[in-house]
Amino acid sequence: MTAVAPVAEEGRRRGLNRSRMADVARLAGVSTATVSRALRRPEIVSPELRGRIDEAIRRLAYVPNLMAGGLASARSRTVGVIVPSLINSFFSETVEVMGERLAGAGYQIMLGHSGYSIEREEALVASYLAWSPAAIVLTGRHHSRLTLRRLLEADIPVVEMWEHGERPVDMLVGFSHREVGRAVARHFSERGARRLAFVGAALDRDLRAAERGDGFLAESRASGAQAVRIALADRPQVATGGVGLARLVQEHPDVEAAFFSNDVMALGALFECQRRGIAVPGRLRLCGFGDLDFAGVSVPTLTTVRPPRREIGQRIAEGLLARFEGTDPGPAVLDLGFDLIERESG
Amino acid sequence: MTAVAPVAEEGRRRGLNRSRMADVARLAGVSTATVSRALRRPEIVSPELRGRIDEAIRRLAYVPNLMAGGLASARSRTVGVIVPSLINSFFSETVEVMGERLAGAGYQIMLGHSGYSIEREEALVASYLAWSPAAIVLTGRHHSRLTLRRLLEADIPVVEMWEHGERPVDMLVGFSHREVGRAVARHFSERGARRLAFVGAALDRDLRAAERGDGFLAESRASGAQAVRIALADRPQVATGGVGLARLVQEHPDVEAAFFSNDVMALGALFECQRRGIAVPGRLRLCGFGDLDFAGVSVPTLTTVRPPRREIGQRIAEGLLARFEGTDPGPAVLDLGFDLIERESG
DNA sequence: GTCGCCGATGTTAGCGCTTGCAGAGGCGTC
DNA sequence: GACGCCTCTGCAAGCGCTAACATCGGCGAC
Repeated sequence: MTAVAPVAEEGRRRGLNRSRMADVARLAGVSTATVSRALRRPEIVSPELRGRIDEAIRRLAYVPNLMAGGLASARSRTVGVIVPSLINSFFSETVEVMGERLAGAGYQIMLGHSGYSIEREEALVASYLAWSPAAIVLTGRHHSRLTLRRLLEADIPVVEMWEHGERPVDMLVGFSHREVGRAVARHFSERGARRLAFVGAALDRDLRAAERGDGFLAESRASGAQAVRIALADRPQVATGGVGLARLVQEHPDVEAAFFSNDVMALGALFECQRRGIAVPGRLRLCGFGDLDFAGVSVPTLTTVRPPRREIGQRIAEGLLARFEGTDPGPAVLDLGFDLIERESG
Repeated sequence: MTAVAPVAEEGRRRGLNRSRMADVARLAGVSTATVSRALRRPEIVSPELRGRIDEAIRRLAYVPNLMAGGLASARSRTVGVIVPSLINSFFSETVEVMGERLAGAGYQIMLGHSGYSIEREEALVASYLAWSPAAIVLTGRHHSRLTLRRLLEADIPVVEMWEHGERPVDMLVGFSHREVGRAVARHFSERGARRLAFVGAALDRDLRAAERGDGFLAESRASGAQAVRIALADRPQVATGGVGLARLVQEHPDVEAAFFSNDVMALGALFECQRRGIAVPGRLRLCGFGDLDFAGVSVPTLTTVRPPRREIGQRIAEGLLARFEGTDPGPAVLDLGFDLIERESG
């Protein structure tokens, strides 16, 4: 009985048979400090020892305990990233690119989704901070006071992405949604449309979409055009786009061009037009946002705005890595712009 | 000069002003052990102390250091999840549901994407294990030997999802893709189609799609129908579906019904048919897989197979939580089935 | 030849928690 | 009224690393 206890104890203590840095050190005939250095900054360890250590790591299939390392160094090679939704492929692509770039430098992403709620964002930020992350990346600029306070106190790089403006918490990488709306309004105006509409969904939560709408309406009106706004309460799905179009033609049958808050909505509108025999762009011009996958091949192909999805992720990763390594991270605020892609629909 | 050093030291030691459990303990007038217990198992601490501790935590805005906790307890409240792609909304929804459910119980997801590569999966598993996760969730059943070995050695719950079969590593939650293919073949046969086709993309990597195709072809041929397989090298995007359709009508102009490897591909095919004036389902029946957002509102609406996207996530979370808490986790292998949704396209 | 300096390695003291064990009351039982 | 037992709390020993500091040669400069 007494002989068994230590074994059970041992089992509890460290997984079943996971080796520790001390095991590697013993096998390589060095101290743990040297193993640690060989892992973190190989260049300061002599090639001979490095070789012996690598061999020992391989033989033992050693996997470092990042929690121990993180605790000792008071930071982790983790970046907390919060996007509104994972289902939406806008952000997915940004996250994929960012993740790949960071992973290449040994950093890991902890990804969460806020569901467009700043309360959920607050909870996520709190739980990420509990991991002493190397940085936090948030979508947008709208955060709770407590979130802001915690972020500031954490004293780590904070990136706000997918928007543009002044006085960010720390870094800001994105583009101006207001300008997107303006550009679409100008685009329609230039093509002679004078009765315009913006159709959006869940605009009370998706503030970026709302801002695109605001920019669109402001610019439309400034140029003397007539512009209406249709806001739907549902989530921005394909079906919602169809509903939006139905409301549009019913309430404002004379509208000549409509800016849908994103391509998913616009696709729904496209289908609904087809169903109702509304000629696009003949009778109604349509523009979306996102330049999603299908925009280039739908019938008709969809005029839209292409956001710098991948570039946002890449620039953030680069900026962050520069900060981590103490090199020049470049400007704190980066406006990456966007492209209006003119296709058949308008 | 000398007076400054300790301050800098202090700064390095523990963020700028992040409070520790010891601070909470002092303020509440208890030991850190009691604070720890109040956090982990509140029911074993007296209501009075619990109240004082909660108050102290609130006043100090205390956020526990999970790395310290994880190190001390040799485990973390983290679940590593690996999906092939984030862009694909199939998995996103599963992950969202699973994440919400787990978050409710205090567990966090570390999400990564393998890009359908088992080498990347191997690297991700290794880096997740370095965090002593409470469990690992993988997509599919195809893993490298080393991944398997590490998973087994880690001695934690492992879930393979989105597939079905025998002898899983540990738990398996999903459905049979082969059966999906069979069901679609039967569906087409029942409607009198005798010349069938499966069109897929990147089938060498997306093994689930390949299996749907295999099941489809096997069942078609078993029922005496003629069935061809078109495999495209590109990624499964909307445009790829169009390319697939073009090849299909060129190489096999007499095909009456086609099963596209997923809805995204099928949508591309739908557009291409429209462009070419091919009547759907009149001249060609089309079926997809996934029941994505647009399937119910496209023109024509898309016949497809609905996988239990959300249920997979929910069941995994429940099974895992049961394992964590030592209660009955239910069967290790769960076949959640699927629904064939008949719509206009076929 | 001696000195000092620098690069490579070892020593050691924690990082902030968790948890086994011990101790301290409080209460029911005989 | 003493005893045992149970509940609640404190004590203290780590968890597996990192990094500041100490140490030890070797080598160039004078």
